[in-house]
Amino acid sequence: MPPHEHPAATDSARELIAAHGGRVTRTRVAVIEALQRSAHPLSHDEIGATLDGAGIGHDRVTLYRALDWLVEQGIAQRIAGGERAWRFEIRRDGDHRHAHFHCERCGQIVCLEDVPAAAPTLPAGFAVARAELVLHGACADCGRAGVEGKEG
Amino acid sequence: MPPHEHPAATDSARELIAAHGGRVTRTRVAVIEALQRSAHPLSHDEIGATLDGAGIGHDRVTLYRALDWLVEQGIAQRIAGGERAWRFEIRRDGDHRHAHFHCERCGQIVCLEDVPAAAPTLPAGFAVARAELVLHGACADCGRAGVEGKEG
DNA sequence: GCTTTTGATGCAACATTGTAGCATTAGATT
DNA sequence: AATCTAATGCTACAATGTTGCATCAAAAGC
Ligand SMILES: [Mn+2]
Ligand SMILES: [Mn+2]
Ligand SMILES: [Zn+2]
Ligand SMILES: [Zn+2]
Repeated sequence: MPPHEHPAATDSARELIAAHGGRVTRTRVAVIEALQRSAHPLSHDEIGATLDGAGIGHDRVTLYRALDWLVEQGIAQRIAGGERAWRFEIRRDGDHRHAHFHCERCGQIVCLEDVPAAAPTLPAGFAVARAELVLHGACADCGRAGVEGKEG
Repeated sequence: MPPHEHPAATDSARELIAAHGGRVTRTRVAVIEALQRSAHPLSHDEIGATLDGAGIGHDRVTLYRALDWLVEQGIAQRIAGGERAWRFEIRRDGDHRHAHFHCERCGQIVCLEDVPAAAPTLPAGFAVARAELVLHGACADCGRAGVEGKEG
């Protein structure tokens, strides 16, 4: 590691990757850091923009594959629900699966950390691997702005 | 209506369309009937195949627009959750929103009529329009077939 | 440090799912 | 039958994601 470089986040990302037996590449490190910094799940496109901003050259396909790998390894998880594109978020430590809110006005996806996405009892024979709970509507910001008329 | 034609389902579809102020077209009638006959939500593609099977010429765009209209009118509803494509199902009478099960083996979406998709209490300011609950895993058929090894 | 190995990348080409614009058709109404 | 216009069918395009393959570079071996 070169001297005078801010180490904290980068190191945890690097260690995370190595611990899963993967090669530590600029793209993977930057993707993990982007997800870690974000309070809400990010789309492929948003992550790509972050990489561009950080001056990290990348290819659409590479990014897709980096994200696939992170999900395979359980480092990140994929969220459907919003529009047509997947969103990704980092998996925190004492992770319980939580619900998400999709705002139909601003398009944001908000993590509802306190709302568990629990699987109910199902008919015999069904094996549930995970539950996804997505609420659609207007988020707090958008609701405030536009109860009457659209856009304040 | 021509004589000797089986009227029941067709008529209810025609009436449903007319009651919503739309024009009764072959495509709309056939789409509604396909949805009514199906026990599970159908993708655009599956509906298209049904129309082809019924000898009803159609265009991809027309089908998309027919489905959009049905959803706008509240005659059908759209379901995300599974793979990348929307699925559609008819809205039955005493309709409560129910959860769905997505089988990751066979790709099927199963309606869990008895499992409500209820919206929990949210932080102040959030206005929920609808809740989507999707369980992912292995369905009863697939679970039975392949607990050990893949594919029986 | 240099070489080797192979996981990861970058590029091109393609697939799937869904939209927009616009001329034409045909369902409803008169 | 004539009229009005909602709905259709094309074409062209956008957004999102995948496959194959040659090349590169991260990690391991020496
Ligand atoms: Mn989340
Ligand atoms: Mn259903
Ligand atoms: Zn919002
Ligand atoms: Zn199944």
